[in-house]
Amino acid sequence: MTQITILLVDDHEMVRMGLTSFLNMQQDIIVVGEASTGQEGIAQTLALKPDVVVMDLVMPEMDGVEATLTILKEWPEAKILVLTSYLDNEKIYPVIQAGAKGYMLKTSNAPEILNAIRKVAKGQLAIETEVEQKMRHHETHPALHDDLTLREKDILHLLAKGYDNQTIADELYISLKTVKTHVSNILAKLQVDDRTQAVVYAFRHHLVPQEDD
Amino acid sequence: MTQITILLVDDHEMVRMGLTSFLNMQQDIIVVGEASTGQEGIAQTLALKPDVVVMDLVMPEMDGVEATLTILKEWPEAKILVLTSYLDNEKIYPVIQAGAKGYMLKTSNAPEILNAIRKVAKGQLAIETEVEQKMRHHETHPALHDDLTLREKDILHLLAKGYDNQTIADELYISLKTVKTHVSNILAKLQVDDRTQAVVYAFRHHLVPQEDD
DNA sequence: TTTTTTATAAGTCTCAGGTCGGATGACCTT
DNA sequence: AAGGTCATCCGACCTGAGACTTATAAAAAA
Repeated sequence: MTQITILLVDDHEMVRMGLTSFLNMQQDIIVVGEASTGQEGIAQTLALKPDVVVMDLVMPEMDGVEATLTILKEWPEAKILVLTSYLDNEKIYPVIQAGAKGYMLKTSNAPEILNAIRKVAKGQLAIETEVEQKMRHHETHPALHDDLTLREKDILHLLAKGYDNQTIADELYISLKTVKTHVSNILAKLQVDDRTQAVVYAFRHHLVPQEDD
Repeated sequence: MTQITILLVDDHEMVRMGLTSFLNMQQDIIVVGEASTGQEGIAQTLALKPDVVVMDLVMPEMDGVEATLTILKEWPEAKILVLTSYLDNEKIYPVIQAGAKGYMLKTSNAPEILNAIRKVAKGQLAIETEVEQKMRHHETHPALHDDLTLREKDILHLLAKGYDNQTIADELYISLKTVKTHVSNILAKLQVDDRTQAVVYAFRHHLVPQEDD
């Protein structure tokens, strides 16, 4: 019986080590590689061609979303199982639409994760119940920030850097008036009263990285 | 030879499962219990009296800092090894001062973590190099927010909820003028220009939870 | 082709946010 | 007793933020 070969991509050495120990205890699964960044993950995937890539999303340097997109462009047959602790539509949709075969949470228990790996290895989908619910809920109750335009998202990012309107105007080479218009539209769409609340909204919904960039 | 008994406290089932598999592979270590919240962690610690409690910090319901404080109050001999991904002085100092015996990062590698567990079990301290550096750096270069007064921290928390000055005044039963004074002092201490930047500062430095509370 | 959306811009108006200077009582520390 | 910090409060002041309205050109959708 051939084993399912796995590549782990996670920036926490401890998680990789723990998961490796656990997975290698299963007779039908073997971890053949580990990577700690998105870059490495891409390289290792293309080099090792594992049956399943278990991918974390939030990592320094290059995040899992981007890595997933790149891998699937280079090698469309890749079977990627996202394993993360984020239950945000902004994380879920991009990787699912990019073609990830599974999306599990780090709060899932052992049998669930094993089951997911085995399903993905067979080419089936494996989406955590909670994640599915979130997606279903999202169909009927889209998030407030969903209908922000691209430009508005740009400006929200700059708001979340603490920029004032004039600085934003200078940054984007547009007039102060235009910035004000955009900001007003953002506040209306997010149903908040001022830019500070908009920034809080952005942080809470992980629309912006809490680290510097 | 008696084994080192371990209690794991972490809200990620996956992390507990992985660590358990890994630790139980060591002949001198055995995981005798797991908990997924601070509450459970306290109860299990007092019930099992393990040699070492391996504790995550950021968890829903009750966080690891509070759990650590409670455990050490109830059972001062407890040997607690913090294992988290946060490298913030706001996380480090409270638990160290409370009497945690170790502080390791989830990015640490396997031998380091094993070594830390064994050291803590013997009653020694085990602080990750990076964490030590951060603490040393902090002695010479204290953070801007270190000299916020208690009241100013209160107000920063409310700022980070998106409250305007009047709402803060109502919340704290003080006058609008007083709030303005406090906010001005906060801005000066954090060296920022306005409340929005103060909120960004607070989020980036993990002074406030990104989740609702 | 017509309508809607998006990005751009301007004008006006009001108010919350923030600065500055000053003041008080409580509490610590020296 | 004296000096420092802290939390509280006041008034005057100025400016940036945001609401509301209107407008235009391009692009996308109907």
